[in-house]
Formats: sequence, C-alpha cells, structure tokens
Amino acid sequence: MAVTLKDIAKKVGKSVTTVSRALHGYDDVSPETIALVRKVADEMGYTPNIIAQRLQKQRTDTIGFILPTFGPRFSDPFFSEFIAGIGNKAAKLGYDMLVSVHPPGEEELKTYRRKVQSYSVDGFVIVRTRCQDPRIEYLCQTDFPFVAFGRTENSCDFPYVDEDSEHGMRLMAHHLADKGHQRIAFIGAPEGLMFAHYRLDGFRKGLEEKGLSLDYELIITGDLTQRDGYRQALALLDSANPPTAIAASNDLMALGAISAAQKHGLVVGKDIAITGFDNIPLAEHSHPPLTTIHQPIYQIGNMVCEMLIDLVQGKSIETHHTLLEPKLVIRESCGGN
Amino acid sequence: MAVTLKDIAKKVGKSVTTVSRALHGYDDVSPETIALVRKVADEMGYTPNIIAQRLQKQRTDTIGFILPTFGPRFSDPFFSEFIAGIGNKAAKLGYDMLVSVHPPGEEELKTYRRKVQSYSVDGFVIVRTRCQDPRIEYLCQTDFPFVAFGRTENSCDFPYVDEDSEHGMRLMAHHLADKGHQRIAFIGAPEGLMFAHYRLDGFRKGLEEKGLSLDYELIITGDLTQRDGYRQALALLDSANPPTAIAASNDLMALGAISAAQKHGLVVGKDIAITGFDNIPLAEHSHPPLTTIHQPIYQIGNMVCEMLIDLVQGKSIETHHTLLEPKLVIRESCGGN
DNA sequence: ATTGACTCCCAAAACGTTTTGGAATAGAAT
DNA sequence: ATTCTATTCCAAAACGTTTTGGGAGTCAAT
Repeated sequence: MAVTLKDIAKKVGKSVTTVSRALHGYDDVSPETIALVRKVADEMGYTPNIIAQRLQKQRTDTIGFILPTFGPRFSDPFFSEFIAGIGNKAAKLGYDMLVSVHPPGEEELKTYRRKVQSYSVDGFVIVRTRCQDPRIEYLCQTDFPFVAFGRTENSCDFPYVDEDSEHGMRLMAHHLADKGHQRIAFIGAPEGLMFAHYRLDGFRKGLEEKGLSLDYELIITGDLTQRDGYRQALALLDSANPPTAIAASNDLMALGAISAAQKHGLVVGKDIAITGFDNIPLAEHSHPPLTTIHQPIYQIGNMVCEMLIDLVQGKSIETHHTLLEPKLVIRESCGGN
Repeated sequence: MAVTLKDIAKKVGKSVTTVSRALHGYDDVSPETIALVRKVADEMGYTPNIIAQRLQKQRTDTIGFILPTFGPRFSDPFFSEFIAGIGNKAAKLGYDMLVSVHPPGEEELKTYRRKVQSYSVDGFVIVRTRCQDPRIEYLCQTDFPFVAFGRTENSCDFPYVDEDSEHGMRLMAHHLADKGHQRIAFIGAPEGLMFAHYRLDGFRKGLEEKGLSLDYELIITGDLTQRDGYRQALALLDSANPPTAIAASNDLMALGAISAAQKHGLVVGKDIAITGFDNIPLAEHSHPPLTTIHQPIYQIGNMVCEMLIDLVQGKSIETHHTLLEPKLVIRESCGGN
C-alpha cells in the first residue's frame, strides 16, 4: 500500500508528529530533521492522503458545480467555456472541482442538499440563475458559501457576477433601430431564467428610446438551443408579415435563426438582420459572422471561482456584486457596422 | 455543527457501533432499535460524513476526468456532451465526478499523478487518446483503473470504447467519390491524436478503393476549432487549383470551412462539398446542414463511465474493447442524398 | 543552585465512520 | 446445574492526518 506518515516516521526514527511538522516546515523542528524527513519522504514517494487531511481539517478544498441542463444531447459551448474558467482558476488555487449534471427541479435541489450535508464541497458556483431560485434560497438559508453567475429576485443578499444584459440589449435595440428596422422580432429565453427578463426589458426599452415599440406578436420564446432558434425563426418567417430583423437571446438560437433565414432563401445581413448574445467562438466564424453582445464567459468563470474561494477561506471580499459592462460586437449578420 | 453518529448514540442511549449498524440494517440489531435509531437520525437530520466514510472505506466513490484542452476560449460542444454522459451515469451509480482542465503536457501528467497518489479518485476517464499517450502509460504502469474513449499505440492492454473512425472515413470517401468528386481536400486533426490517423488512413483507403488517390498537397492539419477550419479552408480555396470537396476531421472545422466557402461566394452543397465528423447538434441546423459521421458522444460517455465503475468495483467486465460502427449522415452540405 | 529562555521533540486526542471480536443475557436443552 | 444457542449489544481499533499541550535537555544569566 501507499506510504504514510507512519512509514516515514519509522524510517527516520522520529514520531509521526515530528514528521508531519517537518514536512510543513514548522520552526520547532531542527533543520537537519526537516532535511532528513524531506529526503526520505521523497525517496519513499510520499503523497499526503487527501481524504485524511480533509477529515482532520474539516474542509474539502473542493468547489461544486452543478450543470443545470437537460437531456442527452446537451451540448452548449457556453458551458465548456465556463467550466474551463472555473476549473483553471480552481486548479491554480489548489482546489478541486466537483461537477454534477442535473436538470432543474426537485432532484437537483436534493443533490445540493446532499452535497452540503455530507461535506462533499466547501462551496458552490451557481449558474443560469432563475427568478425565484430554489438553489439560492436553500443555500442562503443554510448559510452555505456560494457565488452566482447572474442575479435573481430572491430577497437574500449574496455575492454574484453578472453582465448587465439589460444594457446590452438596449445597445442592440439601438443598433437595429439605427439601421432602420421597424418590424423586429425577439426570441427570448425561457421565462424562469433571470436573464430572460433583463434581455427582453432591455430590448424593449432600447426600442422605445428610439420611438419604436416591440410588437407582442413578435416576442417568442426559445429554449436556447440552435434547433429551437431554427424552429422559431422558421415560424416567424412563415408568417404573413415577417420581421426584417430578429434579435435572439443567445448566440446558439441566433445561429439557428440564420440557418432558417437562409433556408428561406434570404441573405442574412441584407434581406434580414439577425443578432445574438454571448459572443461564443462560433459566432465569429459563422456565415455571415454574427452581430452579438460580448460576454467574457471564461473570465466570469475565473472571477466567480476566485470570489468563492476567497469566501470559503473567510477572506473579506472587496466587492460582492460585480456588474460587467456589455460590449456590442458588430459583424455582418445585421449588415455590418 | 453537524449531527454525527455520536450525537445519535447519545440521544438513543446506545453505542456508536449499534447506531452505525442499525442504520445499515444489520441483523444483529433488534428491530425496535433499528426503528428507533432511524427515527432519531431522521429527526436530527443526520447525513453521514462522506469524508469519514471514505477514509474508513479507503475509496472515494469519485471518478476523475481531466479535460485535455487549451486556452481560455475553449468551447467545444463535444466536451459538454461527453461530460453530461459521464456525469449522468456516474450520478445514477452513486459516484461523483471530479473535473480538471489541463492542456496536454507535463503539468497534465503531474495532475494525474497527484490525484492517483493522494487518493482523490477511484479511477479515470481518458479522452482524446494520443498515439503515444503518457497518461495511459502512467496509469497502466501503476495499475490504476481507467477507461479510455479512444485507442492508442501504447503497448499495454486497457479497456476502451471507440468508434471505428477509419471505417467511418472510408464511408465518407466513398460517398464523395460516388458524387463524382476527384479533387478532394482533407483537413486532419493534430498529428499526435490517435483518431487523426484513423480518419486520415480511412479516408485515403476509401478513395483508393474508388480508384482515386489523396493528393498530399491537399492534406492539411487543423486544431479542431471552427476558427482553424475557417482559416485552413480559406487557404485551400485561395490556391491556384482549389478542391471541389473538403472533408474535415470534425464538425467544428467543417463548420468553419463552410463559412470560408460562403465567404468565397460558393454555394456549399453545389459548388463545393464539405463534410465533418461527430454529428454534434450544431451540424443538423447549420446552413446547409452538414454531412457527417455520427458519433454517439453522450452514450459513449455513459458506456465509458459504467465500464470504469464496474472496473473499480472489481466486477468482471464482459467486454474490454468496444468498437462502435459509424453511421454516415447525409445532409445537404455535399449535395444531399 | 535556581531560574528563564530556547531548541527539539512527541504522546495523545481529534476528525466521523466501519469493522472486529467478543460480552452479556435469556431461554432451551441436556 | 450445566451447556448450548440466539439475540442484542458494544469497546476498541482502524483509516491517515493535524493540533494540542506539554517534556526534556542545554546553556546562560542570576
């Protein structure tokens, strides 16, 4: 079996205590002993048993991340990038990342509860916040550390990072209005998601500021997949009086909408304008390239993770709430600049 | 603090041993005691401390998965789907999933080593196998349980699931040849990856079987991103004698190539044929929809995870090697049917 | 000769669980 | 009265680590 402190202790003829303290470089161990212990530990290939450390320290050095997602063909590039963001930062700070996959619902919440109660993780990263978010409510209520990407309507105060998508969508509305579009459709995100509201409200306000109003017949909702963007856009274009522009609530749906328009024989960027939100890598090299709002997903993963780790380590966080300024990225899918 | 066995023991006036055994339903505990203990445990909201269990049991009920990936803007839908596949199966079998992110290299291997030696996980899922794969070599050599998605040229024997991409690419070559293409370009995957070879070899063989040969000038290599597919395809199309078909080694690059062709004013599916590999969800709703080889990524995640868990539990696995039959999915990006 | 300061070390407890190897009691069979 | 069997229980050890609260020895200052 593996090498333990006891084995080293036996070898060097000291106590387990001394070996432990030597390896941690305590100054009540003589330099010679430290050197000796280090050498022997090295030779024997010692690695501390992380589980024993965790039991003793009463923390896991692990952060939890539960992907709130559906079905087998789940494949949102947004999440790979976000995971990379959290994961890299966590690794850098010496933390592990425990990932689960659960569609929103009762089961999901049970998973949170179980992980909290069994001390599986020190804290959680929450993503895709919902208006009334049971995860946030639960974690607030049990005082368990977490940081969210996104805000919520829950009453409790908690640390989060979010992009000001309301403002982002206002910019987008201005842009489309400036391009002369009047009949503009909006493909929203599922009702329960917090950002669905920000984006819709922002878009509506943006149009109003330009003297336009968002026709309620042209507001539809998609499930954020490309497939659904395609389907919804097709329906819009098949209607009696199709829009001249479609603003989707995320890039994936926008890409679907582009396909639908092209299927309809339209030249996107000329016959119709289509826009997204997120600026995933795919957006840059689609045809035509997609006008969208940039969201630094990887960096947000970084930030959220760092905040969480500060939090679980009891460090005082300077800023609990970060609202990032969105940037409009103009490409050809709405005719360019 | 949390409620422990000791707390329950005190409450019911029995020993910790008895409480533990009662909760596990041992038959040397009287039914009344079992009922009482269960009730009290419930009332007090007891959840076993998972870390203590792990220390005692000497296993973690956790499987490890290290994403072999680069840079910040990493965003491959392939991985989200694969993670979902592993994660869901793991959850179903009562296992956690520990995810790290590391570009291939020395650091990556160190992470494996550390996780093995510190007992962080019971086994690993390996993905994107390389021809000479240091991860596999290390794990074989230390006899640590793992299952791979993909084969390798390493000499050791190990359990894997793979799709027969050589055969898949042969089918694709046949299809393109049957469509009358003669000047066909191939965008390969990075050299070191095992599947890069299978796909290239299969494609070459497929063409040869149709009496065609693959011009070495038309073999180029991409980094599997859409951006690079775009770049490489642009180069091909800018050349003096451009190909009439481009077969990319994955869907993402194929999508990039489609954009490039469209940028060049070509109608994909008519002026030029472009094909991919993977059949990610994006492939179905691109414009035009992408002809590709289907790879059931989610199910492969499921299978690999299940095999691994059988393995770490010492169950005898029936089949160590699974080679899945690829299926050609014909869509419009190469002219349909 | 004491005291104090300093250096180096360690036994034991603790974290929360499971498992081992009995012990105690009661009733039945001899 | 003794032995045997069943039933129900539990003390202690074990997993591997860190921390607590000293102890022993040396040397210098009183």
